[in-house]
Amino acid sequence: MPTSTARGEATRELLVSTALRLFREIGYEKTTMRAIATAANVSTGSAYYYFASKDDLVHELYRSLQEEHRTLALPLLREGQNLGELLKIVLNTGIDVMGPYHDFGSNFIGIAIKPSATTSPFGSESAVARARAISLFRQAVLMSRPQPPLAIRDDLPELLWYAYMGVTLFWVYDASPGQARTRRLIDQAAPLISKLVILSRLPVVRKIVEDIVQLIRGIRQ
Amino acid sequence: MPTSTARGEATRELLVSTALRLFREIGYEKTTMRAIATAANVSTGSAYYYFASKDDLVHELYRSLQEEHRTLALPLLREGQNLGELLKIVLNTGIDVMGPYHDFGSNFIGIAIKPSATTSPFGSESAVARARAISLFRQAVLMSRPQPPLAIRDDLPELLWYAYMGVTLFWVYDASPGQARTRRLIDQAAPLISKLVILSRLPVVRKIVEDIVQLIRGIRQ
DNA sequence: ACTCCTTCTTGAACGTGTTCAATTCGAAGT
DNA sequence: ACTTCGAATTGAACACGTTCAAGAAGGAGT
Repeated sequence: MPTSTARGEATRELLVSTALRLFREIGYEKTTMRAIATAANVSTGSAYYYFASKDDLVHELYRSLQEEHRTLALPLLREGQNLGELLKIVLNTGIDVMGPYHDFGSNFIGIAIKPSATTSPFGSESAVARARAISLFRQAVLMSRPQPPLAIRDDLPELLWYAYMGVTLFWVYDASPGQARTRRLIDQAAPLISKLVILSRLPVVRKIVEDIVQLIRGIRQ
Repeated sequence: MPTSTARGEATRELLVSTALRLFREIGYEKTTMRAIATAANVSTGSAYYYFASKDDLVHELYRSLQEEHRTLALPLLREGQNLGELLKIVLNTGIDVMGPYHDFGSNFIGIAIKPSATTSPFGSESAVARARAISLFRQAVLMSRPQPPLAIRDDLPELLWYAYMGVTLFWVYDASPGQARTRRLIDQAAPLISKLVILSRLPVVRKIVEDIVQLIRGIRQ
């Protein structure tokens, strides 16, 4: 399964790039394992030598998208912006990156969400990838001015990531041209979330926010 | 496709009950279409005469679970309880009903969430089923004392249903014995949600709540 | 009884994801 | 040059979801 030769590594990378291209060009279903193997000039058996399943190849797509998201978003984050603006940037770049795969969307989320696969965003096996994704939101939180209240600062990135998952879900279902409705959702929700964060300072609100934070920490095990 | 004879109706129902039993007893993957057909003493072709796909049969499971949820929850809702208590009942009965299918869970949600299928809880095609599910939460809202603020009363049921979807997602991933963690989540989250609803009356909070309600209404198209 | 006509049923066939025993490749050791 | 051995490759084979042309069942009209 792991590549230990240069030749193996080359074949592996060729398979990944071929698969991702076909996913983009002809969609998930038409991109059969045989089609990927043929397009990469290898046998289907070879594809399975490197990837345990077709889902595993989709997993490669996720990893690729996540890296692209990072490299696109990070340079746009400037210290001193308020949280709403920063959030907008991170969410919008996320949608930008996923754009070419929208038709793919249905399968996208269906595969991602299976608790079985390593692909699952919530599963324990993808903890590393999830942490990396959350760190993007941590960066946004750290750069934001004014700084979010200390009481929630540590947990906020994870919460924002959950919001991002929600936006992604919305995007998958968004059939409007160019997924314009998702863009509108982001533009409206980002400042709202920012305001909610500020609101959490209020004495009356603070108590319940602490309860919520406590609940979330408990949930994490 | 639709059954118009008594004979057809009998075959259809036999297939549904056989499929649901097999799903429960041997899980999703082992329950092949051939296995269902054989167990029901019909040919595979016959199964496809009544159900467009295996997913379609899973859809029958959802419908069955939803009805069971209703008949289990409604008699337990008593007027005058506070929203937290009522919410606990609805959420817990929901988990009760799904219990026997937890191993099934992975596929459960993966299939449900595909925007393609009529099964999808968010898709337009299952609007009727969704409305019926939401009406259970509407019932809880109507019976609760004190009554939630007028400003959000109409939209609250839908919001609570979203929360329920979140709990379900958590449940699917919950590997603790008897899904005990999900029960704990419900017991803690229900009163919190109830408190949040009360909080929405506060003058400072009210404004942002109105924005949120506005946003949600906009999202609904 | 016979003819229609719709409903329902069948089983073979197709394409798919996946597995696996067998084979080839290529570098390291001699 | 030859051998060895793990890495890499192959293509046939399997089970599954799904399709479909063909036919059987069963009732309504005559």
